[in-house]
Amino acid sequence: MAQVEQRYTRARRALVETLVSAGRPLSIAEILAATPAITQSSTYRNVTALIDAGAVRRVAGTDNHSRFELAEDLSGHHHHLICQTCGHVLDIAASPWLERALAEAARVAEEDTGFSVDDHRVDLVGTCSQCRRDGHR
Amino acid sequence: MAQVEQRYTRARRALVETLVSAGRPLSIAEILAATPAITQSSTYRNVTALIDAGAVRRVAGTDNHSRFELAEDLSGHHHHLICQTCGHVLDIAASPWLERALAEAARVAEEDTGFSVDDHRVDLVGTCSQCRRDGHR
DNA sequence: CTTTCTGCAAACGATTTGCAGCAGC
DNA sequence: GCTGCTGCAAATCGTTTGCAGAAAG
Repeated sequence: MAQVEQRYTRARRALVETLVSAGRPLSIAEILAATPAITQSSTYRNVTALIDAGAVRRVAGTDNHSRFELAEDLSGHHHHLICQTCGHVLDIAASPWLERALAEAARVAEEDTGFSVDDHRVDLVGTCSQCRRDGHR
Repeated sequence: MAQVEQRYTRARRALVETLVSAGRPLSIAEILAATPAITQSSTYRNVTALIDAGAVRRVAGTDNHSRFELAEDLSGHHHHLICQTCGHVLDIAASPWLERALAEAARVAEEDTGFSVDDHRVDLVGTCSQCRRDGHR
């Protein structure tokens, strides 16, 4: 959390538009490929700035690269489907049934542990059709 | 996946015992603190060896440090409760109700995307009582 | 004995940061 | 014009690896 003293520059506009049109979490490499005019260090600084501003969220995958997506305020609540071979991440819709089960699990966890739970992440992990076709690895 | 040509040395025994007695995912720093006689590089090599052997699993948290826990073959299926302030991770039990909702979500995702789903991760994210007491950050 | 581990220090790769000039407001 | 952003290159930090000696079987 930090300053609201932020400027909505060309680079940041481009970053947000890239995330919007992707509709799935992108790695820094993917963002750079989509915005060739912006350098890597600025991209890192901009995701940080936009995370502080509440517009972007960092998501953890199975590989060592961070990925970034629009905050749920902007994109709506959803879960992820992750390929454990290539690391690609897709958004998937959350069913009300699943959400209810998660809310109940959160209630139980708060009661048992003293945590206050205010979010959840659900990742389905598997292999995308592409990687399955290429033979595992 | 790799060799079974592995020796069950003092260091590996200590690593497994540390994970067993913790009952929750530990970072490399935490493992090192619990096994002062083993160096950092050996610990990294040993978690890798034990992951290859199927005894240990790497888990992604909210911070940049990897954490490690016993494979579910040994510890049973469970989910995680993560403190977004200090990064600590606790194990929590999965309810049958939640598991059923997840299985259904996986079925739908496979149908929609062509992925084959073979695992899932559920993380409840919040703030532990300790961090709440200390005032956020 | 042979093969796999271990410790140490150097190497890596992703991410961060200091600095000087440019751009938003 | 003042303040925040950008590019560049150097620094940082978690993690990996090469090598020579120690330990497992």
